[in-house]
Amino acid sequence: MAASRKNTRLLQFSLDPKSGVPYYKQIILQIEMAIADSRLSTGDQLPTVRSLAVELQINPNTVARAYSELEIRGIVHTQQGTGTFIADKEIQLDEIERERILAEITRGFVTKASSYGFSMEDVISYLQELNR
Amino acid sequence: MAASRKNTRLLQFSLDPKSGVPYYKQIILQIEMAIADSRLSTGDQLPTVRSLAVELQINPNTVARAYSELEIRGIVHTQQGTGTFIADKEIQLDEIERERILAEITRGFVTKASSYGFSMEDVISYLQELNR
Amino acid sequence: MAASRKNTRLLQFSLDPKSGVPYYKQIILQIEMAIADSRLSTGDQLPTVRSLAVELQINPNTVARAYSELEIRGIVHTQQGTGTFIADKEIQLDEIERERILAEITRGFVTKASSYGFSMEDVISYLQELNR
Amino acid sequence: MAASRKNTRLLQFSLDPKSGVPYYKQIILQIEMAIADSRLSTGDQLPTVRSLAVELQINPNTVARAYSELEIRGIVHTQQGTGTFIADKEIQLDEIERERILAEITRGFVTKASSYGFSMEDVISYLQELNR
DNA sequence: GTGGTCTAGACCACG
DNA sequence: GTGGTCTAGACCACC
Repeated sequence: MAASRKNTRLLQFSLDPKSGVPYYKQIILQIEMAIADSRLSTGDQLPTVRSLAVELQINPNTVARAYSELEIRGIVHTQQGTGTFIADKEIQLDEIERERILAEITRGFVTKASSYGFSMEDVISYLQELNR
Repeated sequence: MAASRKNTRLLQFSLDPKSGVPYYKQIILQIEMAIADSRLSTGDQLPTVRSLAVELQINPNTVARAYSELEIRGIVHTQQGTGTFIADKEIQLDEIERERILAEITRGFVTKASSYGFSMEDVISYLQELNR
Repeated sequence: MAASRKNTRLLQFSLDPKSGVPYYKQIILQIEMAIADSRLSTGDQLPTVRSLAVELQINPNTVARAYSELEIRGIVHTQQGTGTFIADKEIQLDEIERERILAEITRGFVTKASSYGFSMEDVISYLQELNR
Repeated sequence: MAASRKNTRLLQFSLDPKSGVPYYKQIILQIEMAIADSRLSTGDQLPTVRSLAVELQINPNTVARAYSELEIRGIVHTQQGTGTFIADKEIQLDEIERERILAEITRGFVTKASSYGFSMEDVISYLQELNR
């Protein structure tokens, strides 16, 4: 069952030097995805800058840059001398507003997908596969 | 079947300034994808540099660079004073590449949706509703 | 007349090394204030990273960091090889929503001010003075 | 007159995690300001470390550090097992310092309001309306 | 020990 | 010439 497996997957970072995607963006992406699929939740602590730098064998500044961008975007919250934590999402929207926002971001996504030749069916199938 | 869908979907460009992918690469990729799934075929004319630049609100040099790189790779053919046309070179974007692109654009959508509190199920339901 | 003087004030950066406020934050602040009082508007180009670094006699990375934070926050838009520009504000809210937002940010401000012992009259006087 | 306002405004702490100012300094400053404008006077008891930590949802060590620094500066006096009390030291925050603080908290508010398209006039009108 | 700031300098990608 | 990325290393502030 997918549900029962959800929190059994550990947070595991990996960098691909050949991808052309900067390290700091790869880190951001992996954290965002972990939040999106509940491997990270509000209040969870991220690895320290230094420990993640050692683990990934990169410069601590590169990790710090990733964390800093996430902080600016309100996705994590860092407290000096303590660490970096997943921020509280303070989402208080009524249903109408929620639907309006969903419609808006979906429209952008569908347009973009179709520019690359993907149909509605393609994206729905893909999302369903992701969700398994 | 790809063949039966031919020309039923229009060529529509869209640029994402926030993706980090340079505009000229986004254009190249969208043209390649259009060729790969038969929305563009040998001999079809591309928009002129100037008109596409106006449409996308970018510098004509950027469009020119995209076309020029496509020409170097033998994918399009430019006729001075006439326009730019799809060459007869076969474009082979394998399934892995296609999926990589779909994954990338889907990621942004999913993380954005999740930042507003929408689950995977929410977005799938909404897309299915749109598609009815 | 205040109005006639508005756009006659030039953008002029200055850093105070003794303030304890990091250079990059001072730069961000000065740009934000310039936008808030219309010395900078949508589409205006900021000084280049290197030129501002020379002008302020600091490391270009420090300027880049300020610009990068502004970009993440959607306040400026940078295009590689071209420069950094004040972003379009795409504000499309109805009146009810606008008032709700104003109420919300004002409430936070008033609470904070009162924690420091400032009364409503104090902040109103101060704002009126700023606006002269 | 300051004297006539004494005790008519309550002591209310608030912390801004995004200000960049460490919590312990925000607490110190708010206490100093409260003494300076007579919301706190010689002999008044401060909240206990533990209760203030709970109220502000921060680590008790952070509150303790603020109180400890105030004690070193002779502004408060701690009696083991009893509590922390305002000492008889005069606090002199000159007008320039007061204005600096007001300027700082106002800045954040003004730039935030402006990012939503509100002008200085808008926010002043709104505050005046609130104050009626 | 934690994150924050800044510098110096190198190399790359974009227009 | 423009900004983007990354490194190495130093010093500081916070808890």
